[in-house]
Parts: sequence; structure tokens; C-alpha cells
Amino acid sequence: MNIKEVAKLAGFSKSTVSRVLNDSPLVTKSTRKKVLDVIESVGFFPNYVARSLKIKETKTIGVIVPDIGNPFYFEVLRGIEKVLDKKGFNIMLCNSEYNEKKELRYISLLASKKVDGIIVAPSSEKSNGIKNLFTWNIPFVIFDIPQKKLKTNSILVDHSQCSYMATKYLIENGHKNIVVIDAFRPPGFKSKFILGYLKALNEYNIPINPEFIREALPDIVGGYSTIKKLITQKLYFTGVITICDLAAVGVYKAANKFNFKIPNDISVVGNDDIPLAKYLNPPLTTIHQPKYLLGYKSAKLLLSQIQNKKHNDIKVMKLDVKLIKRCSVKRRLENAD
Amino acid sequence: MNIKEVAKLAGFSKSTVSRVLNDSPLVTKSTRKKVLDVIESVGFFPNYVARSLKIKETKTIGVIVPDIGNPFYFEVLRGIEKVLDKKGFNIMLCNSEYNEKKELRYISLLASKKVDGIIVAPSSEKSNGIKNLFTWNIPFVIFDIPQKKLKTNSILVDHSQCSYMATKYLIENGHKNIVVIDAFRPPGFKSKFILGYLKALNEYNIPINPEFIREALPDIVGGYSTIKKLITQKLYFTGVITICDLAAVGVYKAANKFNFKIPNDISVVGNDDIPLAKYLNPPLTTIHQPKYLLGYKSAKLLLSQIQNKKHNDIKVMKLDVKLIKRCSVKRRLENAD
DNA sequence: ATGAAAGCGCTAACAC
DNA sequence: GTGTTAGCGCTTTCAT
Repeated sequence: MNIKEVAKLAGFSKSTVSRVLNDSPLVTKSTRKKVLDVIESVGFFPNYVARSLKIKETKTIGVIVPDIGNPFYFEVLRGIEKVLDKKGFNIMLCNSEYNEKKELRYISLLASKKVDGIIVAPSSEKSNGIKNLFTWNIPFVIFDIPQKKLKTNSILVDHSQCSYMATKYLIENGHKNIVVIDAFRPPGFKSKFILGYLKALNEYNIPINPEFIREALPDIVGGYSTIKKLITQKLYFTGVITICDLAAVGVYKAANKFNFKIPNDISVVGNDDIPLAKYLNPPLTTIHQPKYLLGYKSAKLLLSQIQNKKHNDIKVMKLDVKLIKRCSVKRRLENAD
Repeated sequence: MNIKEVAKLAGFSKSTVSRVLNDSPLVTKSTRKKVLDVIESVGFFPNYVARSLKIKETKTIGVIVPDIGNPFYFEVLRGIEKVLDKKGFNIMLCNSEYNEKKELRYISLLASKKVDGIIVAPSSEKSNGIKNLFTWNIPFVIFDIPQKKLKTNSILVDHSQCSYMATKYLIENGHKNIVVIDAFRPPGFKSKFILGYLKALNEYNIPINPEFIREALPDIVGGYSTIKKLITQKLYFTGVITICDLAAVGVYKAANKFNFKIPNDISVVGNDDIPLAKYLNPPLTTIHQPKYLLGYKSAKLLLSQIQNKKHNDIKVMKLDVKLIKRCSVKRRLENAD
């Protein structure tokens, strides 16, 4: 069943049917009714892929995240869905798994499928996929991971601010031997998360121990295996900050496994404040990130870019974070070490 | 840039270009190379919406879930993505919010966008959207929520088995006043989850208290407000089973708010075993559901339906669940009540 | 207000 | 092995 058959049944031409489908004002009430009646009776619905081919607009947005299993991205997704649904857009969801190849493949696919725009949390700070988006002239906005030497529409959070606040809080609670678990970064890249950590250490004149600076996958396994290594290496530390709450959960798991108590033996502060963070055992002290808003703003920005067709004025927005004190950090006596 | 321009540049016809794009064996190595060279040099990529229009296949699957914020669905989604990505399909993700209207709207939209198939966790046991999928002859599979009086491809878990096991475990630990927090069900519908609960109660000759049978949104707020109501009504109960772990977290929250201790004052067993369940405070005793597998099998089944084009042989598969004993249930003395 | 016709970018008979 | 052509289902000028 297509527009042509409907036209025949209604006794009008394709054009007229198309017009009523698109709420054109140039159709009489009576003919509109007749057409609508046959549409109703035969259960016709238009073929949007044909429509998209013609009008060059698919009303779908690609969303690429690095880990579909991380609650952080779910929250962002909720914000994205909220605004996109209201405007009649669909989401094509892609999971890059922090794999640049896969990310690139998805970007090409989305380009071929002619999505109207893309929202992406890049797999790293130097993503070739992102560069392609530029050259292909596809509207897009980035969130969470800014791109090195590339000015793009982005909704961000200051990761150095996160780690700075986390580290400072630990220091002020008497910790000196603080481990930082960062995400994997591109070779030679100065991680903002590490920078904030270093800044706090410097401010308090605490010596830097390179052994304490670690990279891992930002998930439970990553946090777990990092701490496991540290413990088996017999490194002494009392505090840990992590790139995300999931990694902090990994720290919990490792602590449990090796009979360290949190926060008594190991204090930890996470980053992002996933919905379940406050229900963990113990409730996780963490840096709250406005996840829903991150998604909401990203979608809004993308939509405005698509409508205005002005790719020239690029917008970068930084959202505020804040420290949420719960129970995973213990105050230590001064000079305990 | 399109196939025609590429053809001109390469000195061949559209068909030849199309053939190399589709790896047809009917092109000489040399012409293939020439064509590939210009494709490379001009950075051409094919328009899949035109392709889809022609071949009537979009290589995209619609996935509809009722709550994009519930980790249960994330895990399922991971399983779906795994198989779909391998076969070159994209996912169009839709969030019905347990709203039948919204679900129906999404289903129509997906139909118009000509997705090759749909995987859906229905918003309820009587979903009109699902009926449409039948009449529109779109390949689909259902998971989690079976449809009343409708035989469809489905990958399920026996919800009565879940509640039966949970209730029985509570009873065997000395509990008699057990609250069940179910999801909202259609008017007049006999919930399997309630049935399993009742069955366990009957087996142990425990009287049924209708006040203990509750419906709520399957999330933290739902669990929280249900328990809050119960407590302010001064109802006496020592055990709770919930339709999902998120609702159990809501129970935790309410208990905390009103100074009840878990498991000492209130014992709770959840359902589905989300990844963070074991890290909650206290670790949640729950019924484990094979979430990843649910998604994996659903996607596999859908793909096989799409390929075979046999809509006649409908497959229903039930996956096993199991009780995971953690720390949210306390053993009570016999005859304590 | 309605219809005829061209065309979006691709694929697939069919012809050579 | 390659080209010609028709057509997928729609929108949109341009006539009338």
C-alpha cells in the first residue's frame, strides 16, 4: 500500500494525498476528509525512507557512547531522549566500546544512513572519527571528552576540576598517599584528570609518586584490577580517586577481596555520581556531574545547529560539578604516615 | 556526490559503480580498482536511504524499552547490541516510559521508518501496539512481558517462578508478613508475579493480607513510596519482595528514612540482579535473571525470523532464574509474630 | 484547489 | 563485463 493506491481509491492524485499527509493548507476540507477516510480504512502509513530520500532529512540522530553498560551514559541518554522525542526525532544508539575503529565504523554508517546529526562521547581525546564529521559536514556535538586541537560544539565538564576537588578533599582529611585511577589516554596526552590531581598535590606540597598514577578501563573491572595490582605490589596508599563511579565500585570490590575496609583502610572518592552511588556500601563520596543536563543540553545544541544551518559559530559549554560528601572517606590523624 | 558523479569520473556507468559497491563478482579487477580509486579520492560514501528504498531493507532494528533508566534494560541492550552489530544492524532506541500511547507512537514511527524488525519489552500485558505489529506484518520479538491472549515470538522469564522463590525464601527464614511490590498491571489482569507469591503463601498456610499486595512503578520512587505508605499506615510487615531491584533500592531508601534497619527490621528480596545489587548496603538478596542472554537471544531470534521470512512458526523461550542469597534477608525466630 | 511530471540516489532486470 | 533503463515511494515545482 502506497500513496498512489490511496490516491486511486480516494479518486485524487498522488500530490493531493501527499498534501493531506503533510497538512498542506491547499486542500479543501472535503477532499481532506475523503483522503483521510481511505487512509484510515486501509490502514495506510507513509514510507519515511522514500520521504527522507526526497527531502534529505531523516529525523533521526545518531548517539555514540563508549560503554552502553555505564549508568553515566544512561543518564545522559535520558536527557537526550527527552528533547529529541519531543521534536519527533529518533535515536540511533551505537556503542563504541572505547574502540576507535568501531567508533569510526559507526560514524561512517550513520553518515551513510543520513542521520540529521550526531551526538558523541568520543572514545578518546584524539578521535579520527570526529575529524571525519567535520569534513563530511555533518552537524554534531561532543560531550564528556573534548578533542585535542579541535574546536567543536561540545557540552563538557571540567575533569581537572573534578579530580582537583576529589584530591583536595582527601588531602584535607589527612591523606597523603593517594592513588588516581584515570581512563586510558592517548599516548603523550596530558590528561586533565591527572592534571587536577597533581595541582592539588602541589598546593599541599605532597610529593608525587608516579606509581600512584594509573590508567584503566573506566568500569568495575578496571578499578578492581588496578587496586589488585597495587595491593599485590605492596604499595602503601590510603586514598583513591577514580575517573568514574563504576571504577570506584571496582575499588570496593578489590578492597573487599583483600580484606581492606572502606573507608577505614582505603578512602575513595568517585566521579559522576551515578544514581546508585548513595546506596552503595558504604555510600560513595563522589563528584556529582549533571548527567541528565549534559544530555539535555547536547541535544538542544545539536537541534539548534541543525535548524540554523550555521556550522560556523561553534558553542562550547562547561557544566558545573560539585563534591558530594558521603561515607567512603575517613578522616585520618595528622602525621599518621 | 553520488554514484552517478563517481561513474562519470571513473569513466563507467552507474551500474558498474553500484556493482563494485556491492562486491559483485561481475566486474574486472582493473575496473574495480579504477572505481575504488575515485571513490577513495573524492571521499564518496553511498546513500543508504536510497539503497533502502530500492531493496526494501534498512538494516536497522527498533528496540523499545519502558524505562531507559533501569539497569535491567541496559544489560539486555548490551546483549542485543552484541549480535546486531556483528550482523551490521543499527539500533533505533525508544523509551516508552510504561506509557502505552507513547509506545504506540514509537511503533508507528518505526513502521514508517521501515525498520527490518522490532524488539520490545511491552509497556503492559495488553499492549495495542503489539497487536499492530501483527497486522502490519513486521517481524518482532517480545521480551520480559508476555502478551495476554497473543502468541508471539518471545524470550521470557517466568515471573511467577521469581516471586515464588523469593517468597518461599522469606517464609523459610521465618517471615509471615510479607509485602509484595508488583508493577502496575492492566485492570483485571492476574499478575504472574502475584500468583507466585500467593502460591508460596498457600503452600505454607500463611493467610493472605490484601493490604500487602501493592502495585507501583518499577523504579526507586515506586518502591520508596509504597513502603512509605505502608509504614505511615502502621501496617506490620517484616519481609518485602519487589518486581525489580530498583524497587528494592526504593525499599532501602524508605527503610533508611524511617529508621528501619535492613535486614533486621525489614528483609527484602529483589528481582533481576542488576550489576550493582551485590554492592548495595546491604548486598541485595535477589532473583537473578539472565539479562544479557535475554537480549542476546531476542536479537538472534529476530534475525532468524527476518531471514527465514517464516512468520508462521512462533518461538517462545523461557530462560532460567535463580535465587542469589546475599545479605538483605534475616532469619527470624519461629513464632516471633 | 488539484494534477502531471520530474527527480531524490540507488539497484537490478535486461540487452549487448 | 558493462550499459541502458525502469522504478522504489515520496515531494514539489509548474501548469491549469
